[in-house]
Formats: sequence, structure tokens, C-alpha cells
Amino acid sequence: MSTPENPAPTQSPTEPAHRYTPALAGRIEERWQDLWEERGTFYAANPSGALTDGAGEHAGTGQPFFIMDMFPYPSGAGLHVGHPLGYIATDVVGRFRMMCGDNVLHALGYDAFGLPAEQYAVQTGQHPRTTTEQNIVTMKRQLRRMGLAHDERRSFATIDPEYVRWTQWIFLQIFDSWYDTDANRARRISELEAEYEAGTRALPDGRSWADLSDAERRDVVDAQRLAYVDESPVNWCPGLGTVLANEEVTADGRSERGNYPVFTKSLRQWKMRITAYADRLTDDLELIDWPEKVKSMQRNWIGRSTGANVRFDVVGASDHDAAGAGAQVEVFTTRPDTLFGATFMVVAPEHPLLDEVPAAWPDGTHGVWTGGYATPIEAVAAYRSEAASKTAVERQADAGKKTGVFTGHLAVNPVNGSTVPVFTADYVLMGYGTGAIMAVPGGDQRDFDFAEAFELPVVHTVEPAGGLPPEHVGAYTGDGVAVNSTNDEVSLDGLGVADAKERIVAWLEAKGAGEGTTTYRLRDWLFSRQRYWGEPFPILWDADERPVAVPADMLPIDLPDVPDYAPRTFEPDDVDSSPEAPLGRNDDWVHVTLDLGDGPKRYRRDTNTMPNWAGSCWYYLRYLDPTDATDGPAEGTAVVDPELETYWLGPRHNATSGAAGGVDLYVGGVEHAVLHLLYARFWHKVLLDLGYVTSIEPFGTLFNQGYIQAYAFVDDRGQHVPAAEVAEGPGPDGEPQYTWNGQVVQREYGKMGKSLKNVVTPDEMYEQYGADTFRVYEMSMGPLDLSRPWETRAVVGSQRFLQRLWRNVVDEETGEVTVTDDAPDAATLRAMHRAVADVRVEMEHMRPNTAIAKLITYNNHLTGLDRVPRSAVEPLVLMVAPIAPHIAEELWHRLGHDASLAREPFPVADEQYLVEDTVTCVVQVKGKVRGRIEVSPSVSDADLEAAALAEPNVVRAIDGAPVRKVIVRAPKLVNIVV
RNA sequence: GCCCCGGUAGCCCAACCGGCAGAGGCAAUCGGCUCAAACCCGAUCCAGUGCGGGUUCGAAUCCCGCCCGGGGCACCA
Repeated sequence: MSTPENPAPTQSPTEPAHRYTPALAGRIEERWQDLWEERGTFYAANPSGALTDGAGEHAGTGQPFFIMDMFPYPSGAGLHVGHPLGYIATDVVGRFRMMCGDNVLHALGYDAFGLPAEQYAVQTGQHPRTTTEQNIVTMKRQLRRMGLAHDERRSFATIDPEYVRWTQWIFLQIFDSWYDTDANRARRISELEAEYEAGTRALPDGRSWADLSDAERRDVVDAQRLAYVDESPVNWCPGLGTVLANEEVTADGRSERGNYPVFTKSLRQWKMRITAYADRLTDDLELIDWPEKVKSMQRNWIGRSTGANVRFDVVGASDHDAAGAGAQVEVFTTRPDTLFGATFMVVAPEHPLLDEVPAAWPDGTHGVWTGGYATPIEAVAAYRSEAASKTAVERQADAGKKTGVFTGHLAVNPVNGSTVPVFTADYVLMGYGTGAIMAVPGGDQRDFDFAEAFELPVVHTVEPAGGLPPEHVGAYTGDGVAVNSTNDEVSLDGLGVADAKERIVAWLEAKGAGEGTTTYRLRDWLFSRQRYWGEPFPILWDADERPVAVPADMLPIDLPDVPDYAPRTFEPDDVDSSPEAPLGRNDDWVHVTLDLGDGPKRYRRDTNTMPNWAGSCWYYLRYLDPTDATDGPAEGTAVVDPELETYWLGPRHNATSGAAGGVDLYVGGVEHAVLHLLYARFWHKVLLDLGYVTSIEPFGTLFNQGYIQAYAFVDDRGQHVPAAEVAEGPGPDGEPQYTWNGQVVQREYGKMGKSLKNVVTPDEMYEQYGADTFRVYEMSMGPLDLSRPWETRAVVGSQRFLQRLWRNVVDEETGEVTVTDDAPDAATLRAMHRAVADVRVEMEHMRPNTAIAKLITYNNHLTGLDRVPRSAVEPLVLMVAPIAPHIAEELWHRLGHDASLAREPFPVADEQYLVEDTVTCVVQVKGKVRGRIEVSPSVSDADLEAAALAEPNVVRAIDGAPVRKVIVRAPKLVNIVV
């Protein structure tokens, strides 16, 4: 077995024995990876407990710095070169922070439950646990070979029973909570019961607690839990055989995963009351350092909008039958100031008002309103069934086209007593606001379109200064002042929009006709799935079909063996199908007899599993305290030791941590903007309310990395051809042309994927270049947040850089270290300190691409020297270390240092070498460069101006014209205006 | 339709608060090394910053209006 010091002879006899070849790089890399592991080099020290650093010490004076990657899904397909980009970036930051003296915590776990793992297992006919664990082993090997500075002791997978235990434990905490809107936080169910018992809190429906049976009391409480079961319309996806959360359904009504149709079906399902946190989830975005794009996506998804609920009396109907007599319809509007312009109403087709409609059309019904039907009953029934049968896709396609029908109901506008017709139309959604709107065609384009189609009157109640131009057609949605908005008691005329809103809301509230309110687009999170590969719910159903929490000491509830773990799926468009949970297939598991303190009883286990998001909702906490309760409080009842949470995550736990605390750097793709990131924030806030954490937000700083894209090539038949075998050459017109086996192929730009035949794997890169070269290339391709194309042939540039670095220290022929102990010359000193100063700035701002450029520049300077001074190259080796750690460790070692450089201080520039002896001053005439003069950096404005005016080329350019103005920016620039 | 990001050399990308358009890499060309080639070393070539206006002594950078590419949202009252 050869060692890096004594490499095996290379194939080619002419190749120097000690050249930095891929083979040598590989030996160096694997040796250091073993050494780091043996020494525990990257062990992060907790302030107390079992986890110390590699030397057995607890956390010292270094600032805690917690770095995280969005953890991977161990796919069966293996990694391609695009996947590790973020992992390398966080590794570079982590190693850099370590060299800056921070106590860095960086580890990687695996998100291993979920649909793809299950589907892969079904395909290969194996148990999901088998395939998932195999995939994790493969992925760990690929990632280890990259040399990531992770604390391996803190790695885990969400499928580990010890992890599942805590996922289920958190679920039970949420189940055991309700939201106190007065205190604006979650509290324990026992406190709710105590307040009901004491009579200090009224029951929602006004009944008396004392009068209720035990069963009734449980129903009251169960309905208020943050994790609750209810029957309501949910997203049912027959193609996947499970229900889905709103966040998992695309805008055109298909499943995000698998792209199957999704139908609305009323089912009894578990939900999480995330809506209780809508305000805090919106407001606290102010406290964290996230990309504005992600923040706005979250705000958008939560969709807070303030306005008013206004009640319209429904009239007229009583003349025909009893339906609706004395009834009211409540609408939500963000523009109560336009109430005087409401000339009709629209309710969603599913609105309960339509359950009974008048038997005959009232007087004054326009022909166009009826849709040709003889009675409102027929018209509404027809429209409702038409709307119900419309798929989300069709509805989407029809957006903008206004359909609807008059319901026969008339309502009274509370501000002016005018009678307005009530229509139903599918442009009003039952799921938003109250499912009913007041239509103001003068102020809303959608209402205007509807009014035009149905010949309804238009009243403008807002006008811009100077009034609407006579040629104005359509709604006026701009700013302006109220007009036509006066009744006997209140007038809005002349008020701006904000003032008008305030005045009319006050009037509505005084009249009892409405009140100011806030609505949200966010819905409660549908939390149950009818799949096998997920966490079972720690819930038992008693004989009365009421839920009972499994005691914490009985956790985890393991997945049962079932004869078939494939989900029961259906034809993707089978609307009438219903979910069937695979866990129900094991009768022995489902039915249990347990003594929960009131004697042995029969229970039925909940057969749902949790969504994939559950495990990723709290994994950041697991990194802090990965050894379960052994590190925690004596009873072992908390998900994370409070001391560790405060140390790593608490508000202002280091110099850059904000008031919300949280992970110091969280890197991942933007695709989780509203799913994982919203759910995790919600769980974190529940844990905060219950006192388990002190940080207000889980992720203090978020960074979205770009994607590595790739070119793919297709032939005439549209078939992809292997990208690696495509040749590029000039075509007949001089433009680049691509050929494969002699035939011309077309180039496409996009993802890297098996079916596109353009996958490049990290393993190939290790083999052909080594891990360090691969790392340097990925980091030098461009800024981290930009997507860019992979180009294997360009990797050689990074390899050349490392080879030159190697040769600056080691003789390729003999393997001898060639550095001298001579003092560097002045130019080298200046170049070195310039590089040190610049590289530090680039690293601090997470710009490895420009840091590498400056390292290359300095390395090239050293290459030009006859002998490289040790003191000139050692700082370079240290600065390279975060990006290419193996070669840096090896050179550091060969330069005579016994210890790893992982915690050597990152070089600091000496100011005195940063000032140049002279600087080149540019002299412009009318903004154009006409001359250059060498001057002292400390030259005075006056001297510089005089020198500039004397410069021969400048004199020629001025050509005797009178000088009007001279702008001097000493010492770099003079601009002469003539 | 609305919102966000981007457009600089053949390609990937730099350019701080407006101050010489170029740090780095790839490719190409030439030269050196070599019996020769590859590797390696050295050098050269290449854009006036997507388009049109404006502000300024001076604009890749700031403002206005467009074009192209990528992403997000989309009958949310």
C-alpha cells in the first residue's frame, strides 16, 4: 500500500513521480478523511454533556456558529454533481468560521420517510426501510469522499426509532395545546379545562361546563386542540391514494408530487391549527435575515388582508316562500369604503344561502340573469352542479370568463337601503373570506366584467383628483377620493381611501351591520396521510371514537409489518374513491388492550401516517442534542436540552445572531419556500409557547443556492443522446455546431437527469480530478445564488491551480519540500497581504468564486519566483484550506506542522503592506481618459491638479481650450472639463 | 396580467459609495519545453456592458420606457 509520501509509480514513465495527479490527490484525500475521523477533528463541543470536541473539551470561548444544509432525501438514483453545491458551500463557510475561532456545529442528517422512498421500494419489491438504509449508506460514502467537515456523531435519519420517538412526542405536545387568542400563544389543554372548571372562561357555545357530561367536555376540548380531527372538504388525490395539504397542490389543481389530479372531498382528517399563528408567522418575518423573495412568498401564502365583514339582509324571498326570510348574508371586503357602489352581490356556488332559493323569479328580473331557466330553483341547481363538476383545471382555464346566474334572492345594502340582486358565480370562492362578496363594478375589474355580462348598473364611488375622464371605461381601481357615498347618517365624500374605510367601519359597527376584520388565505395544515412510509400517529381511539394520546413513555410507536405496504391507489381521475390506510392491514397492531390508568380497555390505533414534512420540522434541534435524553433533563422529557438550545440557537447567541435567534446559516433551494420553511416555523413557535425553546424563529439566516444546470442534446427524432459523447465544432455558418457520431444534434439547457443522458456524478469527478479539484471548480463557477451550467472540460482550470500550488511547495521529481526560509521580497509581501485582505473579505461575504480568483492570482505570483519563501506560501495554504482542505492539510503537514490546520487562525493582513508606494492617477478630459501619472498615495488635491494639467497628453487634449472645471478625487482620478 | 432576479469578451463570470470596463477560469491562436505529442510554462486575441431616452464633469452602476431569459403568484373580494 502506497502512501502520499511514497506514491506508487505512475503509468507513464515520463510523468514526474510526485506530480499532483488525480491518483495522488485521491490518496491524500482518503488519508486525511481517515485522520479527521480518527481524531474527531470536526467534533463540535457542546457546553455540557457527552458531546465534547476531539480533545475531550466542552465548548470554550469561541462563539457558537450553527450551520445547516436542507437535509437530503436519500434517493435511489444517487448523487449528481449538482446536489453537493450547497454542501460544499456550507462546508467552506464552516471551515472558514472554524479558522476564525468559532465553535462551529455542522452535521448532516437524512430525511428518509416519504413518497419517493416508498415508491422506490415498491418498484424494487423491497421493504422501504431496506432500500432507504441502503441509499443512505451510498450517499454517506459519496459525501464522505468530498471531505465535508461534519460532526458525524450528530448525524441521524428521520426513520430512526429514537428520532421517530421525538417526532411523535412533539405531535403529542401540539395535541395537548390550544391557542389562547387573548394571550396570543399556545397553552396546555389542562389550563383550558381548569379555566372552564373555574368559570373564568366561557365555553364557545355558551353552555355551562358543569352541565356537560365527560364526553361532551371532551368534545369541547378536542375541537380546540392545535392538532385536531374534523370533517371538511380536503384535497383527495386518488392517483397517490392519499389526501394532501393545500401547500402540496399546485395552482392548477394537481399534486406537486406525481402531477396527479386532486379532488375536493369531504373527509374526516387530522389537521394542525397553523392558522392560529398566521399573524406571528407574517410579522416575525421582520426579525429574520432571509431572501426577500422567500419572505414575500410566505406573506403571499399566508395572505393576510384587512377589511370588514358586512351583513346584508336578504329580503323578498318571504313573498314566495319561507327560505331566507330574515336571513343575512355576510360578505368580506377589503374596500368597505366602496360600499355605496355595491350594486349586486355574488355568493360562491357552495354557499349555504343557495340551499333554499325562491320558487319564482322576482319582479324586475332581467332575461339575461336567468340563464334561460323558468325558476331560480332550476337555475341555481343547474349552475351548482355545473360548478361542482368542473375540475380545478377547467376552472383555471375559464378564469376571466364570467359565468353565473341570478339566485332569485334580493338583499339590502345596509348603507343606502337599496335592493340588490344576489347572484352565484364561480369567481367567488367558498374557501376565502365568507364565500360571498358585495360586487362593486365601479371599483373592481372582476365585478365590472360580471356586471357587463349581466347588464348590471355601475356606480363609481372613488375618483382621482379632477374626476374620471369622460372616456373612462371599466372599473377605477386607483387611488382617489370618495364620491356618491352619502346617506342620512354618514358621508364619505371627499375622504381618501384610508379615512373613508375608517369612517364607514365605525358606522357599520355602530349600526351592528358589520365590523373591521382580517382574513387569511392560509388554511389549517392537513396533516394525515394514507401511506405506509411515515410516522404513525401516537393516538388511540377509544370505544366512543374519541382520540386519546399514547403516554410518552410508550413512544415510539413503530410502524407495523403489513402484508403489503404499497398504498391503495386508484385511477387518477376516480372521484368516488376513498383513502385506505395501509397500516389498517395489520389487525393485531390496530386493536390493542391497554391500561392507561383507568383499567385495561380496548383501543383502536390511528392508522394514518404523518406527512414527510413532520421529520423536517424539527431536525435542526436534533443536531444539538442527538443522543436522546441522555444529555437532557433528568426525566428525559424534552426534545432538546434547554441549555444546548440557548447556547446554539437562543436570541443573540453570537455577534451576528438577531433578536429571534435561530440557525446562523441555513442553505438550501428555494423550492421549500412555503412548505418546509412555513411548517418548521409553526412547530418552532408552538415549542416556544410551551417553553421548550427560547429562540423565536428556527432559522435566523437563510440562503438560497442556485442550481447547477446542464446541457442536453437531442437528435432529429427528439431522442436524447449521451451528452459526454457530443463534439462541438464550427458549423457551416461559423456558429457552433454539435455532433454525435457524425450527426448534428441540438443543444438544450436545463436539468441534469438520467433520462436526459447528461448526468455527471461526483464519483466520476473524484476519479478524474480528485475531490479538492471538484470542490474548487464548484465554488469557482460563479456566485452561489446563481444557477449556471456544468462544463466538465472547464474543471481542468481548477486542477491546474492546485497543481501549481503543489509545485510551489513540493518538487514534482523528488517529492522534496522546496520552500526557502528567505524573507520574501517587497512585491511578494505586498501581493500576499493584498491577497490576505481581499480573500478574507470575500470569504466573510460568502463569495468563494472571487476568493478563489484572488488565491489564483497570488499563487500565480509565487509561481513566478525562483524559490518560494515559506512565509509567503504558508498563509496561502491556510487560505486555500476551507475550499480545498485535503491538499492544504497535506502541504501544511509537509511544511512541518504536526497538527491539523482546521483550527489554525485564518491569516490577517498587515495594513502597512496594503499601501502602495505610488498609485496610477487617471486624468480624464471631459470624462475620457487622456493620460496617466504616477503619484504618491498621499498627494494633495492641489498638487495632483497641477500635475494633471501639466501632463503632455492632457495638454494636447485640452488644446488650449479654457478649463471650466476640474474635479479631483485624489489620488486616483482627475477630470478636467473644458 | 402582477411581483422578484438576471442580461458585461466565443463560454462561465469580476468590477466596493457613480471614477481607467477586466480579477480568475474555459476555449481559440502563437511561442517555449519535447525526437514527437500530451502535460506544463509564457504570451496573444476578444466586449464598450440587451435596446432607447434621461440625470451627471463622469453611468455596467442611478432614474424612466421597452426587449430577452429564469422564478414566483394569479378570479383571494
